[in-house]
Amino acid sequence: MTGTPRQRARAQAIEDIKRIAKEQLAREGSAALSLRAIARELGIVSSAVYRYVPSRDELLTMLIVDAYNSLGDAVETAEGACARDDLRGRWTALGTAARAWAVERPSEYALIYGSPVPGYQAPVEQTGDPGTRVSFLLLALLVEIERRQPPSTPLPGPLGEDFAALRDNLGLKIGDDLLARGYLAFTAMFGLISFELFGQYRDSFADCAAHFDHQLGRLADLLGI
Amino acid sequence: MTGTPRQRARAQAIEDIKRIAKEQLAREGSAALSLRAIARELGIVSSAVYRYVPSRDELLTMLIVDAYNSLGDAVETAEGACARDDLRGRWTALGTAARAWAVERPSEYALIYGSPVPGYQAPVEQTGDPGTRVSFLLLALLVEIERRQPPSTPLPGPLGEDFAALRDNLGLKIGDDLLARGYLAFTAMFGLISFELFGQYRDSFADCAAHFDHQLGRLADLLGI
DNA sequence: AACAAAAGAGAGCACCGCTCTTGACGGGAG
DNA sequence: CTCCCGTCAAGAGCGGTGCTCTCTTTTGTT
Repeated sequence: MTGTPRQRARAQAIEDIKRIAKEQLAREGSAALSLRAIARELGIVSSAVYRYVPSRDELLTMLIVDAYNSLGDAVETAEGACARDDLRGRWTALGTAARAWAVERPSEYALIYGSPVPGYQAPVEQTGDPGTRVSFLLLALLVEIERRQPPSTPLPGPLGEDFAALRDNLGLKIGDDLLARGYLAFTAMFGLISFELFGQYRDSFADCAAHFDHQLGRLADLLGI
Repeated sequence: MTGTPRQRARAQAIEDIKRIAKEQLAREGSAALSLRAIARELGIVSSAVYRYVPSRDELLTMLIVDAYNSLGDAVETAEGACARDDLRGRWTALGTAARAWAVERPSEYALIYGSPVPGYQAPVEQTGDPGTRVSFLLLALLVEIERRQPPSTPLPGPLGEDFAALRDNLGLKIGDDLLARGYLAFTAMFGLISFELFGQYRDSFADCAAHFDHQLGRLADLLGI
């Protein structure tokens, strides 16, 4: 579409590589991600792949950024479709969309919310922005909650200082207590998803979606919405 | 101590291999765990390691079982030191011990509560028993809570059936509502630990232990203790 | 002391990430 | 229209991996 034929071909090649990489990821897992295997499947010699991807780690970073953006898209779309004043609906939509996305692509979910790929930390300067989209959505929700709830009393001690620093860092008006509840709800939500996907209790529930929805309701209660 | 010298030497060799493997795990991560590197560090040729360890995957399974048992020991000890009727204290001790264990050995924690090591699922028949020690502790706690709280009303619909089946499976008298709250608390607890260790918000809190303790209190409230 | 089991050594296979050099191709400049 | 240079693919090769096989040495036991 855009750029010279050369640039388009190049972009297409990179897309192909990432597509095959994701298939391989889903089949074999992130440690088995192999540039040589990608090259084979692409009908190309392995060294040629390095024309498009600097290294295996860089490819993983690309996939992580893609995953963050894909999750961000899914969650933002679902949350954005809710009435702005339906706070509980927004929370539920956010969680349901995140779980649905994760269930659909467990390998990509593992890439971003599993334990880090060993020996490699995704550079923050690369993942930074896409990596915060979901949490920003929650923070916006918390701001709205704060406006409708009686102001919470600040927490005393070093924990209060931590929350104050966090609030300054974010530049958002969210009380200590609500911020703590939001963090817990957020963490619990991704904990629930991770346990469903990776935990030892995988087959405990016939209807995982219903269970997740149920727990999402409990967390909404915790948030007071 | 026990057995013939041969058996003792053999057990010692296996211990050495596992010790070095854990060090390597802590330094490089699970994907970089290399039998050849272990052999080098042990001053032994790589093929000799296979006298003691069937394969790299089997070694990983051993480490997973060890990690489960180590965590189980730590948590059982801490929880066992509490007065039996101090339910909140038992919950707090359980969580605090689990977090402390995880913070001390993040790589081993990642082994059991991170996303599964790619391309390999630890066989349940091996990990089965040690893998359930912490959850059994929580279940025992839930049974005690159930005895002191008014019986909870069963949940309707398919979710109720799931909980009923779960209750039958466990053979424990725990009401639907409490079981759901227990699952959420358990999941949230490990979610908190995972986020502290692997999450994007690693440096958000100066005093992570205080924050964790605070959230543990919220979860105790959720459990009604 | 003799023997057999256990342990170690070494070579080798197939795979991996990554680098370097060598040709082939093709679009833009003269 | 030709030539040139950037892009691409290919191939060889380095050091690493898990794992297997065979052969030799060690060592506990009888």
